[in-house]
Amino acid sequence: MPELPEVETVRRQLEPSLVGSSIGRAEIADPRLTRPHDPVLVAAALSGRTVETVGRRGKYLVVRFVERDVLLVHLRMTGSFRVAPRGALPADPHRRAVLIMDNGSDVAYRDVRRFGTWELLDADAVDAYFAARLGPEPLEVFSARDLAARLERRRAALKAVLLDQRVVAGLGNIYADEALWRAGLHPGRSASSLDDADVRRLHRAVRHVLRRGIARQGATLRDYSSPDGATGEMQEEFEVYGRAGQRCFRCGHELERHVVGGRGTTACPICQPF
DNA sequence: CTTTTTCCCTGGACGC
DNA sequence: TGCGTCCAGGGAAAAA
Repeated sequence: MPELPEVETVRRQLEPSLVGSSIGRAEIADPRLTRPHDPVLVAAALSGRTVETVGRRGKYLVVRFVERDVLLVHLRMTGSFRVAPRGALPADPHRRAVLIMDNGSDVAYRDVRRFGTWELLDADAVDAYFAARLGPEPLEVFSARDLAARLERRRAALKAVLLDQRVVAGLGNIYADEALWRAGLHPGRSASSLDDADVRRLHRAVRHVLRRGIARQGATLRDYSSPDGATGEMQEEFEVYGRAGQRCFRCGHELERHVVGGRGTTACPICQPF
């Protein structure tokens, strides 16, 4: 499940094979991948475009073309890229699209569960698109005071609020659990119940786990892998995610599994009191 | 407005 | 071996 650190890792690895290069031809194998749901139209629109930048906003990859169109890619659960010299990639029944680049590379997109999306927008529409969906970038302009203001008016479970991309962009199930453990906060607590010290710890924890994730090139589990086929190593640093029933690294108590906001959640009942 | 629920989608794990 | 069932979960959309 690519979250901010995984998407940032993908962005960094796609950058050299895309920026400054042109798409010779685009093949869209799955009509559901694109918005609009018209593979012929989108493939035609992408063909001939020259990539200006490959950015990231929250969990979105933002491919800006010189021609002023923007391709927003969201990997959702199982989306991934592979880059290789033309024709070198093995056949893949889950390949949903390929960009055949003029520089000799194939940029193939794979998505087993087909939740991922490729959305082609006019450059002018991008700001409004993100403004409607995403809160601040947690590693850029994002203060503890800002987080406090966003949490205090939400009575829902803290973890559910952290997963709301309008509160802060880029957290998913893994890094939310990791940040809550690090901050010593129970995932089920009401977001509005945090005091200033709680929020400060949470703010630091969120930024810390995301930075660590990027430094470790993301986590590799199940369906995620990076464009060069290499694997991130953040999963080796998980304190709670996937560790229900095992011992807390801080206090040694058994970690418990809950369901919060409809998501599997692991927390320490001692270190994260309700 | 906020919150909750349903849906999308597939493969792997599990019980019988 | 082969079923049926459950689970993983981000985000859109509908319902409450």
